[in-house]
Amino acid sequence: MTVTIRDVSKKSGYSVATVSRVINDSDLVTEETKKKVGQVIKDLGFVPNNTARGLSTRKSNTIGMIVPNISNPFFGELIKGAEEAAGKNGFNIIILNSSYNNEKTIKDIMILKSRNVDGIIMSSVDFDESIYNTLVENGIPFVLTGPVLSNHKINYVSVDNLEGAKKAIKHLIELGHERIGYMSGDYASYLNKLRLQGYREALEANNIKIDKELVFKENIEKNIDKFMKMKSEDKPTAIFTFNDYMALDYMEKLEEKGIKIPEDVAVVGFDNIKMASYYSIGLTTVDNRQEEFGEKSFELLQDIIKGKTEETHQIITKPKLIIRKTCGAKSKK
Amino acid sequence: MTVTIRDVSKKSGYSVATVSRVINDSDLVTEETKKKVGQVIKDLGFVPNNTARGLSTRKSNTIGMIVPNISNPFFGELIKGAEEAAGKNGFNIIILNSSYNNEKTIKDIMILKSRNVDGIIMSSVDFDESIYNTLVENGIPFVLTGPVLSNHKINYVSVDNLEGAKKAIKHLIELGHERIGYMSGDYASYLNKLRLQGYREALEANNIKIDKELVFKENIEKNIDKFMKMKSEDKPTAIFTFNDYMALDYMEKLEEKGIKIPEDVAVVGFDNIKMASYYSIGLTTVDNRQEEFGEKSFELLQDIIKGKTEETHQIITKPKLIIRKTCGAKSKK
DNA sequence: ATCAGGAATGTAACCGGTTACATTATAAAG
DNA sequence: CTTTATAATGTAACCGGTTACATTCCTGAT
Repeated sequence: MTVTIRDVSKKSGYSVATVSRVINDSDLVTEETKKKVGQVIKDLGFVPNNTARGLSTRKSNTIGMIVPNISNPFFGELIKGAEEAAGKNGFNIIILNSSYNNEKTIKDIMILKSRNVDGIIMSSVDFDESIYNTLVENGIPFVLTGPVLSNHKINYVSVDNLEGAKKAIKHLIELGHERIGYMSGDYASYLNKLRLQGYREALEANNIKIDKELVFKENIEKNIDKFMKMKSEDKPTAIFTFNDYMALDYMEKLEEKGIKIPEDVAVVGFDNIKMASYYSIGLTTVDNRQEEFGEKSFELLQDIIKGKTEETHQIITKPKLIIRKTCGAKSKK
Repeated sequence: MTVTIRDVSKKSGYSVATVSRVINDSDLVTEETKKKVGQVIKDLGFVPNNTARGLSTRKSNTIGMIVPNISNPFFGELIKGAEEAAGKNGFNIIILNSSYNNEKTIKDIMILKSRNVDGIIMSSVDFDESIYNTLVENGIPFVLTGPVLSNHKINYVSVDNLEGAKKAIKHLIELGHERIGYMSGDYASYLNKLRLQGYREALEANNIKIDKELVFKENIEKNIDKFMKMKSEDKPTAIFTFNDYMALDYMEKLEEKGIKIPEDVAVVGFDNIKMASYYSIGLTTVDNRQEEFGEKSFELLQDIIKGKTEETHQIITKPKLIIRKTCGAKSKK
C-alpha cells in the first residue's frame, strides 16, 4: 500500500541506491537523473519513511524536550521557540511533562533514549546528579535551559539573572526608592540565590547598605505577616520578587490588606509572563525571553549533535527591564 | 556500543525470537525463561530500540499533535492532558505549531506521516476540505478538538458550546439582567456562530426578545464605539463575550472609558483561561476543561488506532459556569 | 589504440527489531 | 511403545531505508 524506495526504483529504472541518493540530494548523481527520479517520486507520491531512515542512520531527527509543566506559558514559549527552530532544520520535538518530578524525568530520559532521539533539551528546575548521570551514561547530547548549579561542565542557555536583578533594582533606585525589599518563597533554589545576589550587588553598587530585615525568605504568608507588622518607617517602599508568579501572589495578598500598589509599595517581578502584561496588572518585570531561549537551546543542541563543537557552552542572554505600572514609574502616555 | 536483542540472545543462550517474545511479554514463553532472559536484559542494560520496532510493526507508538499556538495556555492545557494520557499508554507526542496556517498544517501532516505516527490530534481552528483530504488520502487516523463544521463524519471532541452559552446567559438573567449583549470580533468562525446561537436560544427560552442592536459583530474598536454611543437606557447591562481573551480586551477598553465592571456592565466570558482566575480580574466564564479534552481526544484516537471502533464518534463534554466577580454576583465570602 | 582515473550507477549487507513458519521437546492418548 | 497434539523455542525473511564496495562508463593522457 505504501510506496517505498523500491517502487520508485522499479518504475524509474534506477537502482534503490540511486533513488536514495536523489532523496538525499547527493552530488554523486546527475542533474538529469535527479529530475527523472524526482518526477517518479512525485508521480507515485513517495514519502521517505523516517523510521527506516532512522534505523540505518541511527539518527532520528527528533529531539526530546522535558519540561515541568507544559501548560505554564513560561514553558510554552520555550517550547514554541525550540519547535520553530527545530522545524526549520528538519527536526521534530517530542514533549514530555516531568511534573517537577526527578524520578519521572529519569524515566522520560530512558523513553527518549529508546526512541533514539538525537538529543534532549531539559528544562528541569532541579537538575541533580542522578539526572546528569543518566544522560551521560546513555551518551545522550543535552542542553539545559535555566541556570545550572553543577560541578560538571554542562551545556546550557540561561538568562543573566544577576544582570536582570540589577536592572530591576537600579530602576527602583532611580525612582527614588531606598528601602527596597526582596521577597521570595521559602524554597531556596539556585535561581533564587542568583537573583538575590543581583539584588544585593545592585544595592551595594549604589551605596545603599543591605538591611537583612528587608530580605523576606519565609513562605508567602509569613512574609506578608512580617511586612504588615513592620513600622511604616521600616517598611520597604518597593519590593523585588523572585518571579512574576510570586509578584502576583504578593500583590493579591497586599491589596487584600489594603496596601496600594504602587502608591504604598512598588513591585517588580521577574520573567515577564503573559499575565504580567495584562492592563489591570501591569507588572513591571524583567523579560527573559523564553521563546528566544528555546531557539538558542535548539541551536546549541544541534551544534553538539552535529559535532560542530567539542567544548561545553554556556550561553547567557541579556534580560530586559519591562516598565509597566507596578513600579510607579510615570507612563509616557 | 548499544546493546541489541542479539547481544541478549547470545548471552542468555536463547534465540532472538524468544528474547523478543520476552520483551513483549508473550505468553508463548515460560515464566522461567522470562526470568532468565529478563535478568540478562537487566544485566546488560538493554533497552529495545523503538525505531527498529516501529519499522517492522509499522507502528510508532507516537502520535502527532498540531496546535495553532503552543504558548497559549489554552492549548498548553490541551497538550498536557493528551500527553499525560498518552504516556500512560506507552505513547509519546510530537508537537507541531501550525501558527493558524492551513498550508503549514498540511505540511505538518505530511511530516507526521513520514514519521509513521499512529494518529494525529488536530486542534486546527479552521478545519477545511484540504486538510480533511490530506488526512484521509494518507490514511491517517485523526481526532479533532473543538467544534467541527464539516459535511464529513469526523471524530471529534468538543465542549457543548450551545449549552455553555446558555448557562452563561441564564445566570445573567437570574441576576436580573434583561438587556444582555453579545460581543465577538468580526471574524465569523463556526465556534462564534454556535455561542451566538446559545445566547439567542437562552434569551428566547426566558421570553426575552432578541434585540439586534445588542449583538456586536464588528471588530472590537467599532463595537466599543457603538456601545459608548448608545443611550444609557439602550445600553446592555451585561455582556457575554465570545471568549475570555476578548472579554479581557473589552474590559480593558471599557474601563479606559470609565465604564465600571460589574457596576455599569457585567461581563461573562468563555473558556476559563488561567488569566481569568486571577484575582484582580476575576472573570466569570464558562469552563470547557481543556486538559480533560486532551485526555479524551487521546483516548478516542487510541480506540480508533486499535480498531476498537468503526463508526465515528462525537464526544461533547458539558461545560461548567465559573462564577467570579465580573458578572456582579454576590460572592459567598 | 590503450590505459588510468574519476564520475555515475548498481549490488547487497546492514540497522535492530518482529513474526511466519519450521523444528524440537513434552505430554497425553492409543 | 508408538502416535499425535501441543507447548516452547529456533530460523530466517522482512520492514524501508543507507552506504561500503563493486562495477560500468567516460574522458583525457600516452
